[in-house]
Amino acid sequence: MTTEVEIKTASEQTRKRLLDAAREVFSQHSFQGATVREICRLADANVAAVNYHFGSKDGLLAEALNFAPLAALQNANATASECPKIRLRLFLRDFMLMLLDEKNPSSQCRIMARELADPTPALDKIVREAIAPLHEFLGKLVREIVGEKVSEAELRRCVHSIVGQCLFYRHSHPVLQRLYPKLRYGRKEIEAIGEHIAEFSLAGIKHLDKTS
Amino acid sequence: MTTEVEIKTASEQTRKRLLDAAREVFSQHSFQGATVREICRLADANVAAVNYHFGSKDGLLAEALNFAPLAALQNANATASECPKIRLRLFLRDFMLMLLDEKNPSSQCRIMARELADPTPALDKIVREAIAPLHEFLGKLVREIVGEKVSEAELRRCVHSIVGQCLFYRHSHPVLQRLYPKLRYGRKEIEAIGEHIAEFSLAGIKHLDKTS
DNA sequence: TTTACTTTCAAACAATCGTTTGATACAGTG
DNA sequence: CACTGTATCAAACGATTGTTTGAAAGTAAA
Repeated sequence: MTTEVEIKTASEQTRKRLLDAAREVFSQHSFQGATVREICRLADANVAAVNYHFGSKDGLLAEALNFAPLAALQNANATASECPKIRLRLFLRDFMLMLLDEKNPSSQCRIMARELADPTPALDKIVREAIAPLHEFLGKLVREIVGEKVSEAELRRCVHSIVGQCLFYRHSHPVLQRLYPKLRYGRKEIEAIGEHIAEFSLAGIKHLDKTS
Repeated sequence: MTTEVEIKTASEQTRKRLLDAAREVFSQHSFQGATVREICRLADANVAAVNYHFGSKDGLLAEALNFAPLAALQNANATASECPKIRLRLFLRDFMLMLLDEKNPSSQCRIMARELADPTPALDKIVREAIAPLHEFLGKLVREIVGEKVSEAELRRCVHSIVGQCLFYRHSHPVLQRLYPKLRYGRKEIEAIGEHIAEFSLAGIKHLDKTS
């Protein structure tokens, strides 16, 4: 391993700066609201750099997406030796930290949450590579908890209930800040939210046994 | 009551056509994605009509918002004589019908759901006149179910869990359609979703008794 | 240094946006 | 009829958008 990886060419540095800036801007504005000029200003690059390196604004967004952290989270959780209930608890804590922690540079989830509401050409890639695996992962986890007797449709609705609760906090952040002006998301608050969603959902999942 | 109300002047008809078109377009595109020209084309009006009648694109959106149906839903529910659990069930059914039924012309909720993700100058009005009352309404309802022993913070998180589940289906509709291409929202499916959210949430709420 | 290639840059491009303008048609009143 | 204020219209405005251009600067091997 030489220093190739660390000392990048000027071109590679520009690419990286553009990607970082794109993640920042795309996570704060809608796709139509984010402008190439703002991204380039933030990246200290020329306006033409986006089209030179990524072909178009669409291409930049597509390359800015990085689902590795989310996949790593699922992978680590699936291979853990805990019982499914605890694994759900742990996953929801980590997932909410990823979604809400402002220190965490993973603005990926913020972009994804935004795409959920305002589809762009990148949504197909997002669904295929991130959301579908996430739903599948949660489906398996819930299935482990609930057993085989509940229908596939009910299982899906449980997954939707869990994901819906998680996304709400990221999605409705501007609203929650207006409802509760003092609101701040520190690590403790986020963990409390994750814990609440886990408890709330486990109760909802367990309830399926009695009704079906 | 004369025919004044029914036979409107040409100006009033134009206003109405613009408002209807605006609701249609704003519910399908983000504020930045929706164009005044498309709204006017749909309303069979001149491009200048928007600024003549409503001052600006912002003003048109503000006037296009109508929270009466949502308020009526809450009002009817609050004055019903059923027990709180059943009232929650009924409200969630009606709320989901309002959110998802494509026959229902109440695109208001779709606009609101969109504003949650992509704030515009109209968001303050929406939060003040629609979302805050909704959260307060649900807060009271959940409080009736759960009693006085749970903290205000826990109660809020329950409301968030409920609202999050509901909005997920409206919000993530483009994603769900990609995940399940056969997906269609008929009246029966919507009612099943509302029923699920009610059961899931009631179990989550009840669970608070045991942990606190 | 010369050569060949890559990357940056200021400037301009065509398209589209929300908004404004001034003329025109129309309504109701005297 | 003339007069007055309202409503509509085609056209244009200025600003901003994503993208392109062609020259200049930088880089690396011969």
